[in-house]
Amino acid sequence: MNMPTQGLPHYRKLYEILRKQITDGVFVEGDILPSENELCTIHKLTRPTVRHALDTLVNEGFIRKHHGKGSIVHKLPKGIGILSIAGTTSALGKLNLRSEILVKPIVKPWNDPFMFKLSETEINSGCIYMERIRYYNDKPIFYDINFIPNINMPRFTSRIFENRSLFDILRKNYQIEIKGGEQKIRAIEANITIAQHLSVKVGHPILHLERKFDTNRPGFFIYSSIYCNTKEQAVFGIF
Amino acid sequence: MNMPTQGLPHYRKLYEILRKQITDGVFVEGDILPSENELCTIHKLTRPTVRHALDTLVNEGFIRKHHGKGSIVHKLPKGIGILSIAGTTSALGKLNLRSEILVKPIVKPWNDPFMFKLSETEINSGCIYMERIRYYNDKPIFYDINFIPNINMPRFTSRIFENRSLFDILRKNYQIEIKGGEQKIRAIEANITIAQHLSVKVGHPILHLERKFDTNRPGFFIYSSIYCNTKEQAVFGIF
DNA sequence: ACATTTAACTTGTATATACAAGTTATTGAA
DNA sequence: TTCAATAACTTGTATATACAAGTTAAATGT
Repeated sequence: MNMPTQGLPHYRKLYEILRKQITDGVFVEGDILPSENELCTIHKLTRPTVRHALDTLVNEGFIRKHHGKGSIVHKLPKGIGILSIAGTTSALGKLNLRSEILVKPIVKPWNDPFMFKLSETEINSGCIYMERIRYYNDKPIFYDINFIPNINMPRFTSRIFENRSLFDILRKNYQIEIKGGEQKIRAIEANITIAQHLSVKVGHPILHLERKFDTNRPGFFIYSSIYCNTKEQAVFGIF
Repeated sequence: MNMPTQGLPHYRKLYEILRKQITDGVFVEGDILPSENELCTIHKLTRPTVRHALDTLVNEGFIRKHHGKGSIVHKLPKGIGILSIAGTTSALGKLNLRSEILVKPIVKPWNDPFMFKLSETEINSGCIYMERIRYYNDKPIFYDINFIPNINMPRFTSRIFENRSLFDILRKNYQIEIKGGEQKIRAIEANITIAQHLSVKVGHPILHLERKFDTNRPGFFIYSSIYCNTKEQAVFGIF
C-alpha cells in the first residue's frame, strides 16, 4: 500500500510525507503545518525545495497558504474525487470502491463519431476497448467505457484487470503515467443500457463525463466516457 | 479590457504576456514556446522566475511541458470553462456570455439546511442573496444562486450588477480575491423553477454545481448553487 | 550510405542567498 | 490598562549557480 519513496526527488519525498500525515489525520483541517524554515531544518532541505513540495500540495487541494501566516490544512474531500487525477484526492474513498469488468479489453476500431478529435495515427491503429462498473458502498455508481490507442501495447488484452486499477497497470507494465487531462461534463437521461448497469430507471438524470487523459508519451492519450449515478453521492472536486 | 501589468511581480507579468499570446493565437496548439533560457534573455529574468510563470500556465492548462523538449501549447478549451476559476480559462467564451440579475442582492438568513457547513460567524451575520441567469449565445444556460456572508460588506445590496462580474465587484470594491474552492456536482431533474428559468421541460436533466469559493480573507467564503442546461453546450474543465 | 557516438540543446532538481511584504507577539509609552 | 511602535516571525519574490536527465541534431566512424 505504501508508496516507495526511494529514487524520488527530495521535494517529492517531502510531499509524500506531508500528504500521508494529512490523510492519516496527523494534521487535521485548520492545522498549520510547520513553517517552511522549520521543514528545511527538519528534512535538511533548502527553502525552494520545501516550497516546491508545498506548492504541489496546494495544487492538489491539501493545503492553502496565507502570506505571513503559514500553510493551513484544507478540509479533505468528502465525496468521490473523480474530478482530480488518480492517486491524488481520489484515493481517499478507495476502501469503499470496488470495480468489476463488464467487457474485457478487446481490440476494436474507434467509434465514429468519437467524443474527441483523433489523430491519423490513433485512427489507423485502432483502440483497446473495455467497459467497467465501479461500486461505492456496494452500489453501482460509475459505468465507464475506456478507449486506449492500440499503439505499442503488447499483450494488453490478455492481462488480468480485476481489482487492479487501469492506471496502475499502465504505469507498471507500460511505463505510462497520467499527467493531466481535459473533460466535458453533461447531465443526460439514462438510456436502457445505462439504466441497467447503474440500477436506475430509464430517464433518470445521469452525470456524463467525457475525458481525455494526457500521458508522458507525447501524442498518446487515453479516453474515458463515464456515466455516474449522483442520486446519493455527489462527485467532488477542487479548483 | 487589457489587464494593467504594472505593480505585478515579474513572473506574473511574463505569465500575462504568454497567456495573451496564446489566447490571441500568436501561438497555436502544438507550438513550442521559446525555451526557458530564451525567455530569460528576452525578458531579462532568471530561470526560476521564468519557470514560475510557466508553472502557472501549466496549472491552468495553457501549456504542457515535456522534459528535454520544451513547453507545448495546449488546445484551448472549446466549451464553457466554468470548472476553473474566473479570469482563467473561463474568460475565453466571454464574448458570448451575457448575464441578467433575477433577484437583486438582498440580506437574508442562510438557508437551512445549507449545502456546505457554515461557521458560527457566518450563520450569525446572515448572507447577501442574489439570483442570476447567464445566457450563452442568447440561450439561458446557467441559473445561479449566490450567497455571500454579510460580514463587512457595506452598501453591497445597492450596487449595480448588470453586465459586471460578481467577482470583479468583489475585487474592486472590497479587495476580495478568489483563490480557489471546492465543488460538488450532480445530475438532477429540473423542477418547475429551474425549468422556467432555463426554458426546459420539468424533469429535464440538469447539471447542478454546488460551489464554495476560498478568498484572500481567511474564513470568508462565497457560495454558489449553479444549475446548467448542458443539452447543447457541455461544461469544460482541465485537471 | 548507414549506424553510432558525440555535442548541443531542452527541462528537472537542488542549493545558497537576499530582500519584500503580510501577520503576530512583544515591548514600551501614555 | 490601553494603545502604538517595534521586533520576530511567516510566506512571496527574485537572483545566481550547478548539475542531472531527457531529446535532438550534428559529427564521426565504419
